[in-house]
Amino acid sequence: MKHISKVEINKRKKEDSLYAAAYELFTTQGIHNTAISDIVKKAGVAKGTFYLYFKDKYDVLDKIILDKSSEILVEAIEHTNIKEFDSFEEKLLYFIDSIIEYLKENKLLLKLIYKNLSWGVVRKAYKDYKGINEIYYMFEDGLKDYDLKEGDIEKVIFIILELVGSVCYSCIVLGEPTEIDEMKPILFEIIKKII
Amino acid sequence: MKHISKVEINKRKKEDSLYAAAYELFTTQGIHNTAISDIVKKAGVAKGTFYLYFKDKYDVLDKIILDKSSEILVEAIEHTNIKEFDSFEEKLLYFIDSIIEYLKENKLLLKLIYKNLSWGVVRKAYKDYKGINEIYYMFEDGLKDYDLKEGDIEKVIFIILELVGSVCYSCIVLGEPTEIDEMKPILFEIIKKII
Amino acid sequence: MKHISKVEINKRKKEDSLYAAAYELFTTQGIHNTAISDIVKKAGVAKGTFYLYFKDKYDVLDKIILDKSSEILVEAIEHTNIKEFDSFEEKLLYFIDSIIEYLKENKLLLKLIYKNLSWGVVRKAYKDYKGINEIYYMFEDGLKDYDLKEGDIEKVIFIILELVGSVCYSCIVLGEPTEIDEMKPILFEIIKKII
Amino acid sequence: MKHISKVEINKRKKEDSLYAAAYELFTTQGIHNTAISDIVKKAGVAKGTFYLYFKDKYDVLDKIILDKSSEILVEAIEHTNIKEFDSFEEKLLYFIDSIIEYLKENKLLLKLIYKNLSWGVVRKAYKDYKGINEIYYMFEDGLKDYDLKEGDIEKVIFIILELVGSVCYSCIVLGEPTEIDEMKPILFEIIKKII
DNA sequence: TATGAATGAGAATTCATTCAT
DNA sequence: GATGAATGAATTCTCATTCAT
Repeated sequence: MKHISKVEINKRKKEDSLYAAAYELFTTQGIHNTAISDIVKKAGVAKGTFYLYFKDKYDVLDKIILDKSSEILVEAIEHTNIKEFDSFEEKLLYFIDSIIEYLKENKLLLKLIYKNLSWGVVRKAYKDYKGINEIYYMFEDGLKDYDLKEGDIEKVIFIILELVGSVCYSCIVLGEPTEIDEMKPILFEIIKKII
Repeated sequence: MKHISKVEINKRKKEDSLYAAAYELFTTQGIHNTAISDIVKKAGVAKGTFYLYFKDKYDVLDKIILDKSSEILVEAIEHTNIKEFDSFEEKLLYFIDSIIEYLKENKLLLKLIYKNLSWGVVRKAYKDYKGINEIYYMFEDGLKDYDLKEGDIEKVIFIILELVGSVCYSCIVLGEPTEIDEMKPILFEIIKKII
Repeated sequence: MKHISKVEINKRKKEDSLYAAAYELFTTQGIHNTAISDIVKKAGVAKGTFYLYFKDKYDVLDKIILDKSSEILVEAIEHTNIKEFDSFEEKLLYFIDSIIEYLKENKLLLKLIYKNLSWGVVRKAYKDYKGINEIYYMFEDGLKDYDLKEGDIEKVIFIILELVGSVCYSCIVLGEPTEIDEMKPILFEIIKKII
Repeated sequence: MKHISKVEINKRKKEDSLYAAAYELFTTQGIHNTAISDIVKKAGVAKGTFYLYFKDKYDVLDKIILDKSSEILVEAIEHTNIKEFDSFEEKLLYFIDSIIEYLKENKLLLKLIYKNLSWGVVRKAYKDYKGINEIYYMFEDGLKDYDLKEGDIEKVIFIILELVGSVCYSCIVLGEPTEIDEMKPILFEIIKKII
């Protein structure tokens, strides 16, 4: 068991508080209106300290986007996996609904990660991560009768998640063309047709 | 018949050159790296002149996004309407392919309008515009057998265009998860299922 | 009788509306926050027109200060002259009270003419003006028993009006050290001692 | 005993040099004609440093006005207190003459602090300051026979200092209605009558 | 006279980044 | 590692003034 020194813990605390401060400020005031000086003030550390842990504002932002994107997906799949379903269709729609509900509750986060909730990017970054792989397994199992080529499963996942993400952004953040709840039935109908 | 004075023509020229300069710089250097002083220098006008026509950088940007978004759609529908097709499916796929090919050729534009190619927003802004309405008519005619509720046609258009837009952005700009040409067959397959 | 042409009347109208607009804006938004473009917009004339009547912002301002300063004094003396008094003291205090009450009602004006309500300056500008001269006559008559040297009457008027003006500014505008109504008794007591 | 670090000393030096530069420029060129860039250039620091110590131009100005106003009064009272006088009247006139002579020598300063030499404001800001309190004691002692109400002493001081200040401004800066030396006898006569 | 588009100098302010302590 | 004072380039935006129409 690795020994983690007090210094190590302290460093981690600093980084965490910077990350948390950045997240809080980015979502509430926007990326544009958040300066590094705001972040360090909120985090309670000195300005120079920021540069010990991050390259610049966009470095933290990238970390946040990746973390939160995968968090959304992982939470939705875990949520889904504790239930039983009669069909893949049912399971998938439950999974997608979990994502939508999460984003509805976290409008500010959705605005922040904007349309960066890209399966392609998350998949690449977390290809060895259990939670993310489970999403793949769900689709693999569900689509096994379709005789899809190697790699096409990834593409289908990508397309569906792109669709969900961009519809959510438009409906939840912009309110265009309607509210998300009005869009859901049609969206689900379409997803059913896709699979 | 309205008289258009020399002054009026000159004003239009100034605004156009500012718009064109902004577009050129935004696409090649990015929005962040383009200062108002760059725009006016390129446009060959004084700094104050910019503020005679636009509120700030984002005011031009919004105009550009809206203009170009609709331009893409209008060009694709016009492109489509001069041809004959055996089925709606064939026609729709041709229309979508036109959009994709346009975006492939204009990667910088795609990056700029980001994922703002939102049917909801464009539709709202151009609801009396002939070109945009024709897209609606195409879908209305093609989907007439489905017995869709009033308003659902708009939702279907929205969903399909969101899908196409975000897939294009991810594949063409980020190259994730694959190139757009590899994605096209699956994407088309899925759209065929949707309708 | 001089013929005043329509053109002449029109010109006067323009100048008046510029003057009025400037006064309104100076008092409500402050001199600093009022640009020439604001004045012309409010006056309903073109920018260039401003320069046909005034040199710059401070040119109008100077005219306003002088006009309004003398207006205050003239109004107070006219107000006073329609009444009968038993003594010079009574008359003078009534005159001063008229000034104070006027300034209390026109706090914004007081702020604008600031401490420019200087007897020295007004006297110089309006030395042939009836209303202003009447103030002099009042003092001359009231102080005739004091055997003052030539010119000393002007000095006494000056000192008393300076005193009243600066006390009003401090009390009415700044509220320091107390409200003007609390200061009045002492101020009047002191003025009584002076004469 | 508080430790004052080298850093602390350095910071103080920077602030002082900015303050001094601002004072020099404000008095010689006027507030309007002094830009922040002029101040920092003169002070020999970077532009951003200015904002580390002051909010804006008017922030330094306010500090200067308050400082200098009290400096004038404190210097005059100290000047007065080292002497012996036979009466309060004599002492007061000496005190006032000290103020006038100071302002005569510092016409630029007088112009800057304008008519902001207000006893009300200075008193409020420095209510615990020894020098300023001594002025109060002088009056309290001198006026003890008058049986004045609590607070009335402050009002008398206020009125006399307002009078002196505004007469000085008008005579020394504007030269209206005459030079200060010609005004002095009458002014002193009036002050004698007041007390 | 009157107009108002165009000008461009110039002012204020911000903020990422460095570096001596 | 941690600090935070100092930097100064960069950017936005204003506005008095001009001048062709």
